[in-house]
Amino acid sequence: MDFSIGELARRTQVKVPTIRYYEQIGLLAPPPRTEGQQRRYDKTSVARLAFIRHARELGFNIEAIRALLSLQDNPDQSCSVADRIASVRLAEVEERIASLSALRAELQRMLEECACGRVAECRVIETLADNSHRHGRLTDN
Amino acid sequence: MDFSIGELARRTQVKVPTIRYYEQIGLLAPPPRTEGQQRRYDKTSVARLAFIRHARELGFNIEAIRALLSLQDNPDQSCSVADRIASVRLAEVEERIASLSALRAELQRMLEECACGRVAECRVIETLADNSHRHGRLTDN
DNA sequence: TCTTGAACCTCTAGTCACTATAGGGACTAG
DNA sequence: CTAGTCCCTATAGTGACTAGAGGTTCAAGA
Repeated sequence: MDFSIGELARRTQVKVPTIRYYEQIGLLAPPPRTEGQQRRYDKTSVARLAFIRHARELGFNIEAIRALLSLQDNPDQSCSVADRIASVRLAEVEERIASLSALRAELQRMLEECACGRVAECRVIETLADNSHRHGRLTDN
Repeated sequence: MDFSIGELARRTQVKVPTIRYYEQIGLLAPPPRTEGQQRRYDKTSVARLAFIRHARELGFNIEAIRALLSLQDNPDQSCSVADRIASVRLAEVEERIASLSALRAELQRMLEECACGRVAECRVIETLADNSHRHGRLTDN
């Protein structure tokens, strides 16, 4: 009926230290313990952790997940908050794709133009040294 | 002829603490100092820092930049090393775009299907709770 | 019942590439 | 000479984990 942290890890594909970390930062409630202080989980823990994992895979940060979890715990609220969180994330992803596409184009150009001789004529190095380019800074996922 | 760290920052759009950080980790050589221990830079510093900045904007990590800088400093070598570094980066970027495109699709689906009523029927929350999905983990840039 | 060995525990520190803060010293324009 | 801006070092914090040390508990087999 109840099982260890290792078994929870196996069932959710979340690593053991990560589970403990989620508990520490309050994403997961502290579970009951055995007499020897080992954590014991049940099926509801599996569901909650799977929810968190899926949200992380979609790139939601911990604060967003905290908000989504509290919505899940209070199902009578309007879901416009969830909608907004997801929309913000979608916008981030789209921006990120756009900026990475620009990077890809520049990297491809660098590589195509490089005759691959001495570094002295290398387009890769030359392109980097040419300061007429402007991108944004690469930050998050 | 030579100028302060603040002026270097202005000319390269790299923040002052970041310049000091680059010096600390050995990307930039320690420059000469005034009697009062303030750093003085010249035009070659601008070029080198612009190179680094451009490489960072393309998402090369510090170790890759270290390698690219050493190639720039030894222009007689074959540029196949530079080529490989850039190719690896291109592959990373392409993988990243692919994975973000999948995320975008799922986020869009979640949002389209959400009628935006109570959380109880919210597709966003429901989708996250549904553990039949599998993505990779979002890690780097 | 005892023993072995895997799995568990806590705590601390490390990752990456910065960014922020504290507490001071140097430089420059008026 | 003074005001104000810039600069210095050193340390700690960011996000979301991951790794390691050093010790304890549990489950299965003998």
